[in-house]
Amino acid sequence: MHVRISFCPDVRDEDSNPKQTNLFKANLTPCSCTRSFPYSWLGSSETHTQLSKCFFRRASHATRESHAVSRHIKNGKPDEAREVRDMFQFPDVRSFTKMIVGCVQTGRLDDALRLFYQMPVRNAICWNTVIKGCLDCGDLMTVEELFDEMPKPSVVSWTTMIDGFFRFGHVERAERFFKQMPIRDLAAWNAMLHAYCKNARVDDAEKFFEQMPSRNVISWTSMIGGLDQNGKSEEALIVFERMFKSGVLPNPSTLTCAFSASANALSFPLGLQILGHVFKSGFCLSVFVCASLITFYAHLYRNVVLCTALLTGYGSNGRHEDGPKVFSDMMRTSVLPNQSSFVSTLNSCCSLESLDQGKVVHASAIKLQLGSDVFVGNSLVVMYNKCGAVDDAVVVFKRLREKNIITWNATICGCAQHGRGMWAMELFSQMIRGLVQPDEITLTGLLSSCSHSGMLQKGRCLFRYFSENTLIELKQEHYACMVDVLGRCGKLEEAEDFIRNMPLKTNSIVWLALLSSCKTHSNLDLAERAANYILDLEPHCSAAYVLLSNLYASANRWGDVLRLRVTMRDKGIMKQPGRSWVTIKGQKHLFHSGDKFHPLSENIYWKLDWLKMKLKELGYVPDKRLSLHDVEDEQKEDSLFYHSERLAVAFALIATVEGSTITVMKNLRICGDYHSAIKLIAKIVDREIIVRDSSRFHQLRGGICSCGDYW
DNA sequence: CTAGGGTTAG
Repeated sequence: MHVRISFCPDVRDEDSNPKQTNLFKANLTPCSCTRSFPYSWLGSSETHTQLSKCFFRRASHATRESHAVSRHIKNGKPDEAREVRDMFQFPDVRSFTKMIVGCVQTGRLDDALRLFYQMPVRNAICWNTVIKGCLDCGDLMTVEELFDEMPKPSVVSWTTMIDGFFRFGHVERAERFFKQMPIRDLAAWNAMLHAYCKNARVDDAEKFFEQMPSRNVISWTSMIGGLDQNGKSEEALIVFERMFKSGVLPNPSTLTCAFSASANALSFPLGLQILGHVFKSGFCLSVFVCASLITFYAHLYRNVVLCTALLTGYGSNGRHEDGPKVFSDMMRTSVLPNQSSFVSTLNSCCSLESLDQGKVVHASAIKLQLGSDVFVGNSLVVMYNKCGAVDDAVVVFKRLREKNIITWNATICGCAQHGRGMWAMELFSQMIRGLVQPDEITLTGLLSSCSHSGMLQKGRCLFRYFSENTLIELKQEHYACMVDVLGRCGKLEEAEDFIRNMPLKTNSIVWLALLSSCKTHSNLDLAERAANYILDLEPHCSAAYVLLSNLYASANRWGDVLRLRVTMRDKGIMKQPGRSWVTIKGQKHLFHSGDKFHPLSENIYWKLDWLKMKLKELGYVPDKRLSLHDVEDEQKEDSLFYHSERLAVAFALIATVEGSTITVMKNLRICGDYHSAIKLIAKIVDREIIVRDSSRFHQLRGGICSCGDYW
């Protein structure tokens, strides 16, 4: 199909740079494919769509129509290609040029060139665009051909060529081009100047700089940056001062270079002067300026405050792996960490779940006599708890002379997570004796201790005590914890009554606690009721679907399982895939069910087979009921056997010293069958295995688990 | 907002 192109060479808008108007007019060059050409100039419709996207990325503001089409593309409308094609029935030089830029920016030089050659008419701008494009894609050959073909290269074309030659290291050719240019504007001079600097020809750059007929802020910035980058930072600073005297004001780029130069020249006073300019000019928001300012301080003013700021900054930006690095750097260079540095570093270790690194930091704290500081101590307690070392957390707690409510809460919550219910109760009575006022977090920790340790009476007493005798306002979480206490002990009816009688408006957390207990005690009727409440309040609660579906599965009601799965799929609710991980020497090793991507995969599966054999010898029979998949028995057993946590345990066994404790983390709740298996595994390999699942820690040793099979 | 010249450190 052919369309008629109504082509109107639009030269009016090209007057923005009046100097060049004539050149543009002279360069309008009708080409052979003149006024009619097939749709195929854009290739397949797929290419077409991609091109259009490039186009709109650059020019979504071009017209009202383009906005509309752009919206359609964003919304993934199926007929986007057609609409865009309609848009382009009458493309002009600008549209073509924009599309060429789009192609080049996404690295598709072929498409860019095809568009260029299929243009009905070309002006200087599109010639220059395509030349620049070839350069950006590294095709110098084509660049030279294009330049020779171009009817009348503009000063921009010449400058682009010069920049290109320099990029390929052809300094002499660039110099020749510069001399041959019919007109040389300031940008051309600047291009040469910058290129000399980039090619380590800083002496030539300096000579060239002195010869320049005029200089603007770009010239000065190039010179300052060039000197600094070539090891002449002192000279750079002199040039910076000269720039001021000549009345040229710095902009963010200049300041960035100047900061860098002051840092490299170790010139503190000058850096501060520049800082003054930054504040005066309001450029402090530029990321480049900020980055170079940080470098400046880091070079000259390396102290504990700065390093701690860095530690905190890494932590709050999720770059936890950098925390311990900065910390050890500080220790090595005798920038002694203070209380805040320790808190930040330990928080990072905590997020990394890296017990090894946490212990190193703890040792440093003791060395610097900060081991009994209350803030450092709190961070240590939290870190040890999170990394699965509750005993160490308690040791730290005991050694702290000064304790605050956070210390108590962190320790109690740690005990809860590790199923040390009695310890939590002991801590609470110490608190009361010591006249420490418990808060709402304390109560959460205590109730959760009761539920994880099966302490029904204690839980009831605590709840009553707190609702009658304290000023703490009971919240949903507390009610949910109490439901958990009752539910886990099998008091499901009592739990339901408790929910119905609670004075607050019930939310889904409370019902979810009950539903979870229904799963433990296989009470399908109540589970369905609870699930209905949850899904009324929160129709997209994936936890409710998964729990209910697991309940149906263990009751062999596969029809209901399927029905739930279909509903989930229709509502777009995703079940979180199970994953487990092991952190060794700060390195996190992640496993998904049955995956074979780990470098040690072969050894891991070998170890699994070995474990399987040993388990059989001990008379272990996999509990198929607990598998969630509707598959044949043998397969069921297999998929159970390759659950992510098994891979993680097998890996940890291979990757650590024999006899040492291994710690495995999992995002979901541990499955019952795995739990029985791992108790035996701990016995077989004679090691302590700690598993953290989504609700608590399990400490497995010699065939038994700290949870007492109750979780 | 159709094209060329400058910007941290790693």
